Amino acid sequence: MGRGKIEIKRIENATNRQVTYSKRRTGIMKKARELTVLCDAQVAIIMFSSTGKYHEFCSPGTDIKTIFDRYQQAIGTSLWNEQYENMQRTLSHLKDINRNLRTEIRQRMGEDLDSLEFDELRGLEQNVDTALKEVRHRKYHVISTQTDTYKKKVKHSYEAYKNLQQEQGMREDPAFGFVDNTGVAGGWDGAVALGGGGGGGSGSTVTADMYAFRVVPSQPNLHGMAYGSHDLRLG
Amino acid sequence: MGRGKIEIKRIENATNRQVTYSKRRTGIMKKARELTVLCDAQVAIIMFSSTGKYHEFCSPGTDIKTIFDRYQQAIGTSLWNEQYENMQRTLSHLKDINRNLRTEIRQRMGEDLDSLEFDELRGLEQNVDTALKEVRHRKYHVISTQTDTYKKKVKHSYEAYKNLQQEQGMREDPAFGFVDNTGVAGGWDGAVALGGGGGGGSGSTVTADMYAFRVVPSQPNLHGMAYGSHDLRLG
DNA sequence: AGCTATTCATAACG
DNA sequence: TCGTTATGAATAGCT
Repeated sequence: MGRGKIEIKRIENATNRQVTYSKRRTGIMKKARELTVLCDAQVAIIMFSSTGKYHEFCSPGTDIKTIFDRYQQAIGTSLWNEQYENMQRTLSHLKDINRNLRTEIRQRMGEDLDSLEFDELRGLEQNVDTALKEVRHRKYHVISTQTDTYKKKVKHSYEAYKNLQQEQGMREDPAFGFVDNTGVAGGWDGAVALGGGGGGGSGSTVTADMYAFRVVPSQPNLHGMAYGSHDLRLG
Repeated sequence: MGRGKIEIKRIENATNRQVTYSKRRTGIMKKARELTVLCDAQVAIIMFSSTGKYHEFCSPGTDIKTIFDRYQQAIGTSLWNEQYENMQRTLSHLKDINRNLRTEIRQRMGEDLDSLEFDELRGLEQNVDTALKEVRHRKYHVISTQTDTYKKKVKHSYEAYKNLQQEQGMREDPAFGFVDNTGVAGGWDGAVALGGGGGGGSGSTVTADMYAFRVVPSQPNLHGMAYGSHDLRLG
């Protein structure tokens, strides 16, 4: 259809090729549009010229993404499956692990124990028992460290006070804040000794309460772990 | 181009529409093929007829996926970015949660306690202490249930034996397997009573060992939780 | 599916 | 890039 028949083979003249590309591209787009209207069809076309320029056509009332999703559904397999399925697999794997971790935590909290075999139950008991010992050990270590620290602070303060007192020529100044109680002179060790070594379970938090740490966490509690009020549900 | 000009609007006659779709579809495909060859272009076409059938064309030497990847690169944004990024987000969120769950478990096992504030440590101690009580409670419940079961079995067996013995006219048959021990007559309850209520921590598994359950789990241990030998690393 | 009268697309050229 | 036009291609209506 032109001033002469042409052979269907690559047009070597670059300009000519580009011109033909433009004209024929327009023709195809027009045909596609007509097909869409005449036959109530959906068409998506993507074209790249030899110079790298791209053109697209898509039936009105839809878009490329929709048509390609439908296409992938039609051929039964996503073209980007490889990348996607890997992720899907990882995702459900993570979810599985997550569920199991939660179950384990619940069991370590003494819940959901019905599903455990007896030997698992016994193992859990021993494990938790050991853990409790570890936690207590750590707690007493912290207490002891803090105790030492405060002991030293108090000692230093007291000694500074004593020195000042001496420099003032034995003058007493009650407003200074330190009331000389006789127990102190005998040594601070007795007053700040460790609490009884017994269990911390129900009524033996005396030592801890003596210091009553209410430390505000330095970082916002990102992991949401507040022992005693667990809320582990996934959003 | 036919026996008469036609208006470009939906063909109402379904048969006609389908025929026209076929003819024009072929025409477009041919044009696309010619464009590919003549102009050294890359073309991808996807079409859906009003009846839902799909047809595709793709320049030889490439494929739909390649052309679409190139297209997405050309327009600068992946059409499936939203879903992909959503997945990425979910994934890293799950990983975070996972890491925190593992941390919590480790802390419940008495490890990694250094990062805890003192009040968290104390909360953990109380929590684990409570959990231990729950686990022990459950353990003793199981033991008690099993004990009852075995008690009844033994009792029934013994009574059956007694009955047989009587029917045999008081004849003793040692080969039968039951040796009449005097303790039994006095009641089985004493023999299978619960073990001491003490802690199960280190040396108090006597009661459990009496029954030595080595039950093979009815389901393969999907969640991989063997208390005491945790291997929670993610692959 | 074919056929063919007709309309359309476009190659070559200005 | 654009318009013109001779000519080959596509196809609407019919069988």
